[in-house]
Amino acid sequence: MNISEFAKEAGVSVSAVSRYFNDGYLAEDKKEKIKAALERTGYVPSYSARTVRSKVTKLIGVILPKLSSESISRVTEGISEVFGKEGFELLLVNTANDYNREISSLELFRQNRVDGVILLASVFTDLHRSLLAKMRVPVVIIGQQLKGYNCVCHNDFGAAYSMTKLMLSKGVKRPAFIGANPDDKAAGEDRRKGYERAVAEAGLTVDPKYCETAKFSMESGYEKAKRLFSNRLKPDCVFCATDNIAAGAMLYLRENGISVPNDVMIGGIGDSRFGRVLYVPLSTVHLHYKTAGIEGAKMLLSEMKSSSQVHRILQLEYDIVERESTAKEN
Amino acid sequence: MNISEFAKEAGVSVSAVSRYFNDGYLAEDKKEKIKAALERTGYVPSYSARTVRSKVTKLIGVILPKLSSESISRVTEGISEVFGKEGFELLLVNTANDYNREISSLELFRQNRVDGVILLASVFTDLHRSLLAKMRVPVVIIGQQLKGYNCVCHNDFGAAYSMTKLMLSKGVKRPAFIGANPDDKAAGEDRRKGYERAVAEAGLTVDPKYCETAKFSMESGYEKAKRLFSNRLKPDCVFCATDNIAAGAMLYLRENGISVPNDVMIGGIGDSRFGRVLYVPLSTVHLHYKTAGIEGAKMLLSEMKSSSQVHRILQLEYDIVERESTAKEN
DNA sequence: CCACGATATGAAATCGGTATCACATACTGT
DNA sequence: ACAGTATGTGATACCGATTTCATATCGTGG
Repeated sequence: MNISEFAKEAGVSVSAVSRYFNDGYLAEDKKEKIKAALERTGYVPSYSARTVRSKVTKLIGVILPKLSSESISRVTEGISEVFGKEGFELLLVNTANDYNREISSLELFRQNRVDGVILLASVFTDLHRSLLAKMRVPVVIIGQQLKGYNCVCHNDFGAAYSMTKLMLSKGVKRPAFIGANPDDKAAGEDRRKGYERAVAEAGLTVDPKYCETAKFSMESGYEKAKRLFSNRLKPDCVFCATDNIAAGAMLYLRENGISVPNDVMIGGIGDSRFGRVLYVPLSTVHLHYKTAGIEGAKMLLSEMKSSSQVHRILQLEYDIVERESTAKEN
Repeated sequence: MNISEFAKEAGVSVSAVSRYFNDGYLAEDKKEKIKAALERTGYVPSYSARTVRSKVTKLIGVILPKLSSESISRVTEGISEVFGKEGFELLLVNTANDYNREISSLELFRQNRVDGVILLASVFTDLHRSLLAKMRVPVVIIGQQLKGYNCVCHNDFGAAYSMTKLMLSKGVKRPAFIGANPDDKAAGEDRRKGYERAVAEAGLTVDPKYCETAKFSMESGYEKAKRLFSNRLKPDCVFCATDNIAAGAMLYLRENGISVPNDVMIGGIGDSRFGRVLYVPLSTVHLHYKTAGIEGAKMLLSEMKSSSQVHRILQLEYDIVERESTAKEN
C-alpha cells in the first residue's frame, strides 16, 4: 500500500497524509481519520521514497576498525546515546582492520546514504585523505587527529608519559615497552613518544632492544612479553600501550613465576573493566572513551545543522588509575 | 548531479547509465565512456532513489540490548562477517536494555528500511510478538527461542547444568547461585534450571537463601556475593550465570580473604577473554557466540532468498573450560 | 534470402513519497 | 469593516533512480 491508496482509504488527500507524518499542519478531524485508518491498515510510509525528495536519511555512518573491543564499543555506546535521542540510527561498518574496507565504506557513504559520518580510523593514508575530501556530508574523526576535520581525540602522549613516569618514580632501572602499530598515530606513535620522553627525563636511555610492537590483543602481549623476558635483558618494568597487551604480558609473567610488582611492574592504558580483577590488579590510565563518542556525536550534529567551516580538535584528558601492578614502594 | 545530467555529460542515455550499474547489458564503448565520465565527475548514484523503485535496501537491521558487552559484540562480529561478504550493511540499534526502544526499533524496521532483521532480545512480551507478526521482512532471533521464527540459541540449560555438576563432583556441600533476570528465558531461567537440576541430582536441596539475582555486570556480581557471604550461609561454591557476575563475585572474595578455590569454588558462563587472566583463572563454559552470529546471518540470508515458511531452531552446544577457580581436588 | 533468437538501445512510465503553489478560511487589532 | 496574519487545504510538479516496452541490429542456421 502506498500513500495515495492509503489516503483514499482514510478519506483524505495525499497531502494531508504527508503532513500528518511531518509538520502536522492539519485539522484535528483529519488527524483522527488518519490515525484510525492507520490502525486499520497498518500502513507505514516508505523511508527511501521520502529520502529521494527530502534528502534526509536520518542515518549516521559509523566506521569502526573492530567490533569486539571494549574501548571501541564504549565509544560507540556514546555515539549511539546521542543520536538515539535525536532520532537518528547508526549504519555501522566493521572494517576488521582492513584498510580496503575502510576505503570502500567511505565510498559507500558517498552514495547519499547517510547524513553524516563518524570515522574511527587507525591509520590515515593518502587515499583516506582524498576520499574524505570528496565527502558530501560532515565527517567527525574520533581517536585520531586529522587537519581540516573535526576531531575528538585523547591525550595519548600525556597518558603514556604519566604512566611511565609513575613507574620510573619507583626506582625502575630497566624499563621496557610493548607498543602498538607505529603507523597508528594515536595508540602507536604518540604513546611510544610519551614513554620515550619519560624515560629520557629520568636520565635513562631508550634501548630498542627493550621495545616490542604488539597487535591489539592479549595473545600478542603474551608473545611479546615472552621475547622481552627470554633473554638477558631482565626488564624491571613493562609499559604496555593497551590494557589487553598488559593482560597478556601479565599472564606470561605469572606463568613464569615472575612476581608483579616486586620483580616487574606493569602499566597499561585504557582502564578496561577487567583491569580491577586481573591476577594483579592493573595500574592503567583511564581514557574517556564514552565521552569521546558523546562529544564526537555532538560535534557532528552541530556541523550537520550549521555546516560551518570551522574545524576544531577536542582533546580529552586522562586519569591515572593506580593499582597493585605498580604498587612497589621505592 | 543526477543520472540524466551525468548521462548527458557522458554522452550516453539514462538507461545506459542505469544498466552500467546493474545488469551491464551494454556495449563496450559505452562502458568506456561512462567509466571515463565517472572519473571526471565523481558521480555516484543515489541509493534511496534506487530503493524506491527496486525495493532493495541492502541493509540488515540489527537490534541489540547493549553494545559494550563481550558476548554481544562477538555475535555482532559474526553477523558483520557474513553480511559484509554479501554486500549488505548493518543498521544497528542499541536498545540499552529498554523494552520501549526494542519495540520502536521494530516499528522503524517496518518502514521498508531493511531487507531483513536480526533480533537479540532479552525478554519477549506480547507486544514483541504482535509486532514481529506484522514484520514484512524475514526475522532471525539470536540467543533466545521463539516459536514460529528462525532462531539460533545456546544450550543454556546444559551449560549451567554441566558447570554446576563439575563443581558438585568435587565435594561441594553448600552451593550458591547468582543468576540473571528470570524474565530472560535463556540467560535467566534456563541457566537457573540447569543449576537446580544439577543440585537436585547431587541429592542436595535448592535453598532460595543461597540464590541471588544480579544484573549483567561485575559490580552487581560483587554486591550479590557480598549478600551471600555476609551472613552465616557459608557457601562453598558459587555458580554465576555470566562471567561478568563471576568476576565481581571473585573480587569480593578476594577483598575479604576468602580463598578460591580452597574455601569457595567459582564457575561462570561465557568464556570471556578476561577469564584466563583473572585473579584466579575462571572455570567457565564456552558458548559459540561468534558462530551464533554467523549461523543466524546465514539463516536470514537464505530466508531472504527463498522466503520459505519453514522455521527452524538451531541450538549450539558448549564446551566446559576448566581453570583454577574449580581446581580443588576432591 | 529470410526467419529467428540474442544482444543492444532509448523514451517514457513508474516507484512512493515531499515541496510548492495558489487559494480558502479564521482570527487579530485598529 | 477591513487589512493583515496565521492556519489549513488539495492538485501537481518533482526527487533520482529502475523497469518496461517497442524497436533496432547482428550473426546464423535452414
